[in-house]
Amino acid sequence: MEYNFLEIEKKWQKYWSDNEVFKVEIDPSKPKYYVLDMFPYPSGAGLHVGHPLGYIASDIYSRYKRLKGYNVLHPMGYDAFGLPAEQYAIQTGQHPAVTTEKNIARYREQLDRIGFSYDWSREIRTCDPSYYKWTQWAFLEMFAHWYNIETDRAEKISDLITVFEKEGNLNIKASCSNVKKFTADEWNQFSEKEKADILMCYRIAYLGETSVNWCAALGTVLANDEVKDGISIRGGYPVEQKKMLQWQLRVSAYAERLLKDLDSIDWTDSLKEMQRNWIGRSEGAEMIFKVSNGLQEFDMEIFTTRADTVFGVTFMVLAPESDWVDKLTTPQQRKAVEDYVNYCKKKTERERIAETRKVTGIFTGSYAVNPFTNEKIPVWISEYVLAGYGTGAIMAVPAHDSRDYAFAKQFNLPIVPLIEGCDVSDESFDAKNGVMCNSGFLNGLSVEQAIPAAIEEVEKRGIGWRKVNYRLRDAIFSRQRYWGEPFPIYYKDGIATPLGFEHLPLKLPEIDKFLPTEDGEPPLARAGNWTFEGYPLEKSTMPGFAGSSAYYLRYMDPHNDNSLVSKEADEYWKNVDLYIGGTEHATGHLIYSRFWNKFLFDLGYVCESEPFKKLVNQGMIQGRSNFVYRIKGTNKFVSCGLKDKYDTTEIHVDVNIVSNDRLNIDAFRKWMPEFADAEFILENGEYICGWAIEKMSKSMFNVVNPDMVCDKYGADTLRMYEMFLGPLEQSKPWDTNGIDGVHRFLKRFWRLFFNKDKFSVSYEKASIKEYKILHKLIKKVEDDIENFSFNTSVSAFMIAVNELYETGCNKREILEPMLILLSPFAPHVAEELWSLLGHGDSISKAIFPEYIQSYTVEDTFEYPVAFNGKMRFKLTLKRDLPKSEIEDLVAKSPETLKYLGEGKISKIIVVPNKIINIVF
RNA sequence: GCUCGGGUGGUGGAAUAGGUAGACACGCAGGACUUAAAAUCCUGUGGGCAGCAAUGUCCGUACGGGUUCAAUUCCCGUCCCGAGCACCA
Repeated sequence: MEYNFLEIEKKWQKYWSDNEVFKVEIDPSKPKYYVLDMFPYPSGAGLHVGHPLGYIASDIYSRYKRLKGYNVLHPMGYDAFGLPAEQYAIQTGQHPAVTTEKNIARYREQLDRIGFSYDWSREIRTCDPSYYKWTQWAFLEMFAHWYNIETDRAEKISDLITVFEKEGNLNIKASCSNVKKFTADEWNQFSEKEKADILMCYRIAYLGETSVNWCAALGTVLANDEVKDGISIRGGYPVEQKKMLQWQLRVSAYAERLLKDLDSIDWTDSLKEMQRNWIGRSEGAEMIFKVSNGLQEFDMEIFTTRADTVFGVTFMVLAPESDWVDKLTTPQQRKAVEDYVNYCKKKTERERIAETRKVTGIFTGSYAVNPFTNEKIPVWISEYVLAGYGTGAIMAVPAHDSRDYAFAKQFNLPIVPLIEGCDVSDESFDAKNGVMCNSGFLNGLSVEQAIPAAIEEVEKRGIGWRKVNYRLRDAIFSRQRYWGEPFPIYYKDGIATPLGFEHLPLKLPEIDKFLPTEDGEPPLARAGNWTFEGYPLEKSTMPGFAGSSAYYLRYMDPHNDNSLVSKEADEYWKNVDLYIGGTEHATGHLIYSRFWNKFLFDLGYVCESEPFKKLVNQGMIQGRSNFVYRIKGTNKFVSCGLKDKYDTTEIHVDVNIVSNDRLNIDAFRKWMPEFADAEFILENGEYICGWAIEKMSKSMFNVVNPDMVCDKYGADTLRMYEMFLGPLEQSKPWDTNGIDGVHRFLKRFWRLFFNKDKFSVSYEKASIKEYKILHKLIKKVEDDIENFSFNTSVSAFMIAVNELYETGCNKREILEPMLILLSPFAPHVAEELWSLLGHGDSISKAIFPEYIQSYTVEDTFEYPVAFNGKMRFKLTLKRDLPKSEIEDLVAKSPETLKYLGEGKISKIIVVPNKIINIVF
């Protein structure tokens, strides 16, 4: 019987869907396991073979865990709000909901063909009102809470008001925006508006003025992680800095917890490192410098990590946007300073980055006093100091900071070295080592000792304090776009007021056009009556990450209309055990999700403080492009190996008409009219194409659609081949060349169960040799799956099948467990053979240990052997050899063994993976 | 510039608490079956040298050193490639 994958796959996909085989419910009798994929944004282009890589891996793992007796939650959904659908809507007038719906249908069709074991009854879409109700709800909760630094958690705003009424904010330690101190009396006399403004400074979701990434082409602001090199990631448009009033989430309040809890989760080091960099914790001190513009004296705070270098401070620098600029500019310098500040303002983020090494700046005219040397030092302004970090002002130590050094050289400012023997004539000495000099009481100390000593002294003199700074900023949460969640906020007498829970979801209104209004308001302003009880509703919408921040919780209880997730579901499913997705979300989604989860944890809605216990990053699949070589000025094409003999032009050719780098000439002639009468110069009767690894994209003609692979080889081959391609985490090109090998394996496996055309499986007892083949395979595949080394487990199957061919084995005792083991990888084939073996139900319901127990063999064997020596010794041998053979091997083993001399080996330990430890 | 990864046949890649490097697969070459093709199966396949041959022998995991009886694996230095961060004081 032929291995008819098309028929088999269709049959079992229908069976799974008709019988809801993968539907899961809470089942306290079984251990739970939650496997999650990063849900896709359904783009118009559909899936290419790169997209399912992670999904296949997670599916194999899910199926494997089911075989191991776990109750596996493995859901899928769509991150359906977003810019591309909206941009498309602007161009075509087509409503984003319509295109999104269409794209989702296409995605679903493609996903279904690959045979995933998703519980589709739990599907969610972020653009669905019943889903975004809970996004809006979470926002309202953030609006209704503030961050108490003393208890280190989010608490109710209503409790904060109670404190304000009793004692003002004098004793409150909160993570908040700049807010003045007030007493209870003062609080009680504030107007409603004043109170609202103060509370806004404390809320975790708050409205505040901030410098934002403004993308004029997209007409919206973007978060830091949505911008790279001054260019928007979606669309690639320039981005500029602009001050705007925006909704923000106080992510910064959670910086320390986000950092610390990285230690408790099983993510790759590189990913954790990225998050650590993004959070950017740095320990140091805030210090007060006295500054004077000649008329007035001020205390100016700066942040430094190098308090030890304070004796070398020879000037101060302000960020151009700093509030100090205005206060410290003297009349004589006013014009020059204004010119400089305007010059900085005009620059886009991109220009600033491009000119990183250009040193610019201007003197304010004011001076500060170095608190340790009492020297008068000038205060400058320069764009190399950032307004958003620290206090927006620095003490400059040119001898030991390369940026200060460049600035000092440019403007001829003094450079005072502070470390013995360092040479600062060409460059600064930035390293944190050496012995201090020119530094008063710090002289003779190492840098390591000097830093804390200096901070101690600063605190003693009352001119500063220890301080930890973070690079992580609050997340800007407003987007001036249509296709996103509306804010459940209206403005009553200018006060931002939350909608009551009973009014959720606040649905997106219909509008005529998806563009901003003529006077620059967001598209929602076009809605005829975008008001609540006569008051205007917020016109921006939430960003893409809003809907994806808590979706993993919703899967646990997707149809619950009373809460995001029920207590019962949350306590059973807890958090995601395995999360698979790309690295591109390292500093976006994965930070926001962790923040969101911690917030809900503080409020008691979820029982775990981290959302994703283990995270695996799958690599990207690149395209493998093919080329043909046209001889210039002709319609004649020369095969790759001969192309150097001619003057040719390299032309991309559709990889779908090339096989193993051989061009299908007929298909090529039909591919494009201009090639209809093409002529060819062949090598050995074939046209060989050139190739290159490039990004998979339409314009390179290297996009491979999974549907095509399923048509030609079947989903099981696609699944196994994607795994066989190489390590999961590694990026690698899609190379169709090797796929025949995997397909051949499946056909060989299939034929093990057949004799000629007849299904034929023997009930004979298996031989020792055959047991060894099976158990070697089980051991290997289980270890590999646990380590996400799927490529080597595919190889292990191939080896086992080759070996079974050698023994001519068709014994049920061997083939049945093997089939179960293969089922996570190639579920359709496994189901078909399983049913041919006479099983009534799905192999997906089988529990592996039940089939394997009777065959289990000992893991460790010990063989006493004579040896004397001093070291532990290992020798690679095959597993579970008879004792005599081992001794024999030891006796006549390689040179290295002879070295051991005539001693006594007490025993040799054979551990499962072929290693022998010789102990004595 | 800084921080992580990584350099193994013609190709994708195996093998690291140090122990026969190149599993498995692709490709290639030869063979069987076939009128032929597809499919399938078998054999060979890192390089050099010697041999009719089985085989023997030397060199080989980016490069140069080191530790060790033994190094793809550990240590030091150099060169390349990839990823992330980048005026974060």
